[in-house]
Amino acid sequence: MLNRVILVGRLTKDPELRYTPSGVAVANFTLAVNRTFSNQQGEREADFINCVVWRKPAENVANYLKKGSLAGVDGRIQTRSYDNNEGRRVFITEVVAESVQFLEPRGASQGQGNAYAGGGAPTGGNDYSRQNQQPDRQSGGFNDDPFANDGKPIDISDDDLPF
Amino acid sequence: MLNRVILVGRLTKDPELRYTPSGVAVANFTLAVNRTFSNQQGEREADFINCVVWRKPAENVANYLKKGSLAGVDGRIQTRSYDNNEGRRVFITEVVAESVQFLEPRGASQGQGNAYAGGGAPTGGNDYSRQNQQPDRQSGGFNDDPFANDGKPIDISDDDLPF
Amino acid sequence: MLNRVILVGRLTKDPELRYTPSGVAVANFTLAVNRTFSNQQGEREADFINCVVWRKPAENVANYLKKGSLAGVDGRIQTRSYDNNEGRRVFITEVVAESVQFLEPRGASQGQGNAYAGGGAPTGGNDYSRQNQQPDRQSGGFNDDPFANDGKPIDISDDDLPF
Amino acid sequence: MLNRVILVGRLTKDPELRYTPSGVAVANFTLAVNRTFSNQQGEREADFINCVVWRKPAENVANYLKKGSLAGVDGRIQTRSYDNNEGRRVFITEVVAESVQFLEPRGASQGQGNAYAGGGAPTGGNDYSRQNQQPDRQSGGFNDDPFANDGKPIDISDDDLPF
DNA sequence: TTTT
DNA sequence: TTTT
Repeated sequence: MLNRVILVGRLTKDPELRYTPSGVAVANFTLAVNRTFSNQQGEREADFINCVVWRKPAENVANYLKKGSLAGVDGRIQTRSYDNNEGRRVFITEVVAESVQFLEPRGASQGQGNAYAGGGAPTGGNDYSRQNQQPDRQSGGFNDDPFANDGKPIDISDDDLPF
Repeated sequence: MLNRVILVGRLTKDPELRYTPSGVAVANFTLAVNRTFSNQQGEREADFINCVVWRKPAENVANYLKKGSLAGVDGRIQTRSYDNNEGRRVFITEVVAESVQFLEPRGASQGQGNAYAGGGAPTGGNDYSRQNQQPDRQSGGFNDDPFANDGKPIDISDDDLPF
Repeated sequence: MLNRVILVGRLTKDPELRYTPSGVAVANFTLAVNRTFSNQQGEREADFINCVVWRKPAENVANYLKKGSLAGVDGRIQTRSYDNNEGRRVFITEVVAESVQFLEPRGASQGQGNAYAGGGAPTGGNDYSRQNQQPDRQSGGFNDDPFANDGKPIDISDDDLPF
Repeated sequence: MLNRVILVGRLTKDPELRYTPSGVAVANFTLAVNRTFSNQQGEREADFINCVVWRKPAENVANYLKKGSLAGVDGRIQTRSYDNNEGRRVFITEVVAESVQFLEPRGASQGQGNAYAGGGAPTGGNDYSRQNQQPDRQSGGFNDDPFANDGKPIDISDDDLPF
């Protein structure tokens, strides 16, 4: 059973980094991928694709990507469901990134490299001087959004980990 | 901006074939793609991925695939939203299949071939004797499901067509 | 830097399984992937794509696939070069399979499952009764072919291993 | 039969643009795709992958990409063979790009956009002011290389066109 | 024959 | 050197 997704697009917002109760890092972000064709009004639309990444690359994503960053994702489609606070079953389709590539060019602030789901920080002698950290990322407030983050460890059991 | 998805899995149900008011064929189906790893309970889960295919290959899909068929999809992820009957905005993430490959083996009932979004029936001398048509496919009844089909032409304007 | 290949096709011959001097399994096979379009003579041609797979999945490939088997490959393109016995530099472009999927259907002899480059035998309760082993696979004789196998451990240093 | 390749890498040289006798544009280029893992010497190697693109996107590639440009390719693997001038059969494995994406960032000289094999120039209001044309690209001289270009229309029959 |  |  093959399940492979490759995306190149731009982050719609800063990534959200959270930790499971047992301390595993998870980052969520959305990629805007411009379509290569125009609709009947002659406009180029975009797809907004939710992505998740786990562990070390989650932290790299949080450190090196921000709103507007160009990034590549190699991963797979995951579907899951949960019951929302109205007792309604919500179905989610998202991309689990196995690796994330930083495509901001040489001159840009981000540096360039790879976040690999297999673990380990980006290699290759790049100087990731962490100038892009977003220290303050809680979204706060009441929220129906399954991607929302209230600053506390999220209620994801390690059973949800895909490995 | 790259956006590419490749899937191999099995149809969870017979595909649903419909036509836009202007006569363009659309088929919807869901692929169950078994994961290649086990969860913490040692079970192999699956992802259930909604797919859409347009025009001639939609008709091929309806004719040659059915519940349980093994199929390959080459396409892209599409996101869209609509307001449901409670006035709530619903976000959809699905795969638009550009080509669908029929992977049922030689001995199986389906035949084997390719449905290409570019148009044209499967080629290659296969004898598609259409023994697998599902003539009666309306799901009927009240339904919140955006993929549901009441037998009438669906309310998709040609503006929704991605070409 | 993204590098991803997905193929579904049929083995042109039985796979060749060999071992490095330090005992790491490697299998080579060629996939015939029929094109989905016809040439100007109206014929459907095929691409013949050389694939390599390492370690446990190499052994799975050798055990469960044979000439004509339908298989899926998820991997990456690798290029390398070597000097042949005439002192000429030869450039090779091949696919390193990270996972190989066995697509022979339920009724077929092979069973069905996944060979994962990450290691581990196919899971999922399939009964791989190994009726398809090819115990005797040496190709023998003088040979210019880098994929040839004379039955002895091949002269691949572990330095060639991509991990 | 699935055959899909996605690459992101840098051009090793300026692309070579040629025309078939009947006037169809073809561009050849090589992408250096850095590997995401290190070898046993701790070095990051690269794969050098030959790509071909036809018609209008071939001209876009020639106009907007040059040595060092970051580009994405979505295409398929093609194998072919020809007899070289020593009467020896040479086998080629290369990537036929169906679309090429220009990933040089906003600030860079290239502009950004998409070259689509389906035809048509990059859309989206980008100002491609063509400041990057390479007017003088013949490689000249005697050459065994099937990618070489002597400035004359190349001897590719339209029969080689994959459509 | 290789790119940053 | 090619598979169904």
